Amino acid sequence: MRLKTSACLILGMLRGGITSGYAIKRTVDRSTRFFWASSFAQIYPELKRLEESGHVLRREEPRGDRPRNAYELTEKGRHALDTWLRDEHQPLGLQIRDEGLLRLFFTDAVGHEDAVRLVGRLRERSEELEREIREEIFPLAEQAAQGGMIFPLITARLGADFQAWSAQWFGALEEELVGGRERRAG
Amino acid sequence: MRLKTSACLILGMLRGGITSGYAIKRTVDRSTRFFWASSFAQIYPELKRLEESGHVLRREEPRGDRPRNAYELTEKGRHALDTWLRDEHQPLGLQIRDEGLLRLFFTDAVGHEDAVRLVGRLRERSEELEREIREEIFPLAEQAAQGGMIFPLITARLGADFQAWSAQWFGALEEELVGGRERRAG
DNA sequence: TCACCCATGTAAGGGGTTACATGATTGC
DNA sequence: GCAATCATGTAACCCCTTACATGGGTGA
Repeated sequence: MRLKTSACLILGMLRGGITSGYAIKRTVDRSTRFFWASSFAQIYPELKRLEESGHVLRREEPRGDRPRNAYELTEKGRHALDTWLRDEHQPLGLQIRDEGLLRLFFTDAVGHEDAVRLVGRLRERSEELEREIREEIFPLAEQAAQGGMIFPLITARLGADFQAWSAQWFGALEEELVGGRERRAG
Repeated sequence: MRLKTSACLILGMLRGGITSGYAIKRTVDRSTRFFWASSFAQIYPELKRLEESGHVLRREEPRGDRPRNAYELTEKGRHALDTWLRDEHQPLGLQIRDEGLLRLFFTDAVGHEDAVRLVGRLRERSEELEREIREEIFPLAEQAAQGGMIFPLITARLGADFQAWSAQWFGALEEELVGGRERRAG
């Protein structure tokens, strides 16, 4: 039975040397969250399940009086991760839900100015996302790259480049919409 | 109380002159599905809820012996759609879950050849998605554009352009990865 | 001492998917 | 006659999010 992707995320993080549920969450927020986010309410129960199924091993490693669970991959867990990473036939599942684009889709129903404003907001959203990726995601990825792990930085670059491209695309559309109006008016 | 986005999708489709649940599903599959998909199990119950809340009006319009519900917006429904489309402060919610990128993120853990193959598959996925958008989404959008509704075509173009951009990006990465290996080997 | 971070978890609910169930109509 | 399309719905389940609940450690 295949592990779900959110479980594979945890295995991958454990393989990278992150040991606690808390640290996994923090790392996800600083790395994969733009294409795969997670939450404590997912991570803690999933770690428990992965322990029961023998994919991870738990040790208690309290810090002072503060209890703490340190997890590591078992052979089975390493194998499951490897299988997931290598499998050539498993679909590369992609889901997008973009309320902004849905609004843009229906934007003929509102006035020209509302349309231009929406496109402006979409451009700003892309600019903001690019900034967030550069500020919040790049530092950790660059650190990893110095240790020879290059793919976190590659995915971060893809995210930032995409948002930059997207911002330009919306910017061009804005100009086109405004220009069209001016031509019609003038 | 705000309507959820999936309800607004239905209102928007009704406004566009699509009247039945079945036709909404078919239209979504040929228009918004790349950034907002839906299913019968969402649409039919939601139409019922929207009828109860007074956003839509249902008439029975059987086709021969085949029963059929035709819906239309009420004033309340039109107003709710308008509010959703215009609201300047409502966030333009964006959710992405991309298993392919997550695998790429962890790809340092597998061999160089596996990494190159994965990037190749990601490029192919983008090429395939671009083709799907051009073949399955453009026709309806172009038809709408001839009737003066330009934004369906604009969003379709954005989707296709993005996939083309993405395919190029992965193509460049592929070459870089292969080139790096060759330089190290030769 | 106070704020912020570390650390682990549960409960309730929302939103969505897949599969199932049924049957008429249309065009080849 | 058969396949594709039109047409409506339900049941079960999965996954995830938000909010709640608790408390220790660390540095200004």
